[in-house]
Amino acid sequence: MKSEHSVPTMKDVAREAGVALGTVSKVVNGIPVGESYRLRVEEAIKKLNYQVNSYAQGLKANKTYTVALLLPNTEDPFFASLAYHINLSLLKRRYRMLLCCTVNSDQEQEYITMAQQNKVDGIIGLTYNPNLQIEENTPFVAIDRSMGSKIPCVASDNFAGGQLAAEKLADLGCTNVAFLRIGSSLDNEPNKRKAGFENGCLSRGLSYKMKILNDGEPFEEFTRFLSEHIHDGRLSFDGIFCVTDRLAYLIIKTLRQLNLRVPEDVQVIGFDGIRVFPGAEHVCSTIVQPVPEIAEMCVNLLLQENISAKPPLVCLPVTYVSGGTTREGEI
Amino acid sequence: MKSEHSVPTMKDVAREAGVALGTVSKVVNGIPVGESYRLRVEEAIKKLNYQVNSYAQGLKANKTYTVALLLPNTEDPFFASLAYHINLSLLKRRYRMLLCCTVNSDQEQEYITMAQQNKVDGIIGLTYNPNLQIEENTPFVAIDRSMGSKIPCVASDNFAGGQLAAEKLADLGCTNVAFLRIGSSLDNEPNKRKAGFENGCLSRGLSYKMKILNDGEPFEEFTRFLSEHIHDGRLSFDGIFCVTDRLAYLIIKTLRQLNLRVPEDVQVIGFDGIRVFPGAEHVCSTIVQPVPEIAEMCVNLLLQENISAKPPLVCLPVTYVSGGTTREGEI
DNA sequence: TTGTATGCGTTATCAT
DNA sequence: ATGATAACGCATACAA
Repeated sequence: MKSEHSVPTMKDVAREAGVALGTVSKVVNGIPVGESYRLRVEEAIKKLNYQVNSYAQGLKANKTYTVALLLPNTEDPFFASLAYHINLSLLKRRYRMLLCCTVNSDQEQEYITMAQQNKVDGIIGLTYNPNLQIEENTPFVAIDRSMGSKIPCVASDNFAGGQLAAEKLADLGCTNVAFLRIGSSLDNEPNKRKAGFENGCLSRGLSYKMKILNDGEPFEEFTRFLSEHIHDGRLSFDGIFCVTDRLAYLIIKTLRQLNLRVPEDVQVIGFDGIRVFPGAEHVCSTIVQPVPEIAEMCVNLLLQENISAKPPLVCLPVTYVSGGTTREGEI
Repeated sequence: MKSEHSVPTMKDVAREAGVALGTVSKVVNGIPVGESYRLRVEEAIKKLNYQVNSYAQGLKANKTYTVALLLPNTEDPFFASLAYHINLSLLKRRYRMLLCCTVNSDQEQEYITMAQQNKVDGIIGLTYNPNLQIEENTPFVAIDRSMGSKIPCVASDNFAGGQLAAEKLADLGCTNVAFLRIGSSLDNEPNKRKAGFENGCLSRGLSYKMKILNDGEPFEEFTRFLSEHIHDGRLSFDGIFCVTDRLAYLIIKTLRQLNLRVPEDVQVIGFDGIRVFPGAEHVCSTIVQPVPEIAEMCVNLLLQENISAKPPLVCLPVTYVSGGTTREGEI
């Protein structure tokens, strides 16, 4: 009755093979048993189409080979790419990934609780909620945001990226540039892009202006800012660094609406390295985040046993890629 | 010793509250117990910061509130959107989502096995491997591909979408159109776009040509096809329907390289409804797939108890949206 | 209404 | 080397 309708268990296999339960367990886990026993068990496994129940395994071993990934969503191309590469990195180590999209930041805490309930082996989180309670017993790796010295944070070298953007604009002949930023005013790693850019401008003698908007402020503020810097149809900036490709994308559209040509009149550099489709070119000239490396680093740090070797902050090198909104090779 | 370093269990809560194990279980599961007992248990739960172990729960109940989603990747914007909305739909029902990116189609089977091992409550799969073995005991819902009458398939109304594309092109003044397709030659739902388009062309008296490439054939074939249809700098098509937005995106670039203006010289319609960033406009005029509705339908069908009520194929209505590669309002 | 005991599928520690 | 048995954390049927 039972073994007909429910999935086969080790007990069923043992009965089928005429051996003891422990023997089956050993075969399944690759522990040496007598040749003839092994064959009989393997045959029974195949015959019954037996699969180990990893929940029972997890219950016993207190290890689940599952990691939770917390992200705001997967529709933003950067998050989507991150999710994909973290999935790959986990897969390489035979870990499963629980994806948790945090529609609002209340859910972040809820998900962390959920993840702990589910007894995941660890959590990788790109979160915005400033006061998350992370249990000591659940390994956590943060992306783009430092959450205390006990929790490693992995990010791009955002400062160097900002600096690189300034240097590239200088190399490309700009003299008068602008930095545009919108987004969370949280003290996270990406906010170092601004400081890096300023630093780069100073060291290369670029004069620069900044326009910083907080989350929720209307985009029109940027339009106004740009309009105010147009005199006789000419923009007083010849280069713009936008804090993300997304912003760059919107700014480029706005510039064109203002009858300014990109990159002829003004060159634009973004940050992230977004492509519309995998394999397509970038949406703009940009500072590319090393997503596969970030993913690999997160997984490595998370699964690393030696807790004392966990660094508080890891910054990975970024690269510059031309994407048609700068004038490479034209000078 | 034990209760110090490991996470608290029901037993710990029971001891702390001075009640029996069963009582704690009842409180946790909302089964009525005496008021004073409940309070004591709740207090102990809070004090110890107790969380139920859902693996143990699952082991007992044979239910895990976890669903696996099989997708090729999350970098493709359509897949990314699907993953996000399925995650939301599952979350509404308090289900967790295991994301499984199938880098190559061998892994699809591996993942299905893994999912079954992990005792997920069901699988939602957008797969390409033509001979997948789906266990009878694991509920499965397929996206975009029929996998037999026992497995429900959810898709957009691809036929209607193709038809709609033809009708729109006709409405927009086209008389001579082309259909371009590349991708899996598998017998899946999206391949009905072609038939729908032909049908639409016929009913609206459009003359049309087709260029169909199989997976792996070089994109240059399209370039050649288009070049061959240019005479005196003019393309002999005034409208093109591409089987996906991705293809449309590439084709539009090619057309511009061939000194053809889009949409002035030739109008282009894609399929899927991709945006570069959430909230941004579409990358081209397109037939939009109702991703949130597809997600919701998949989850509904998967978690529906009444197995006899599961339809073999559900097609959801698509809509047309202008995205700047057609000439709305110009005629 | 509350407590006790058993079993879920697996692993590991024992004797054999 | 193999087989019996306890234990993982929880739910529940049953006894009190």
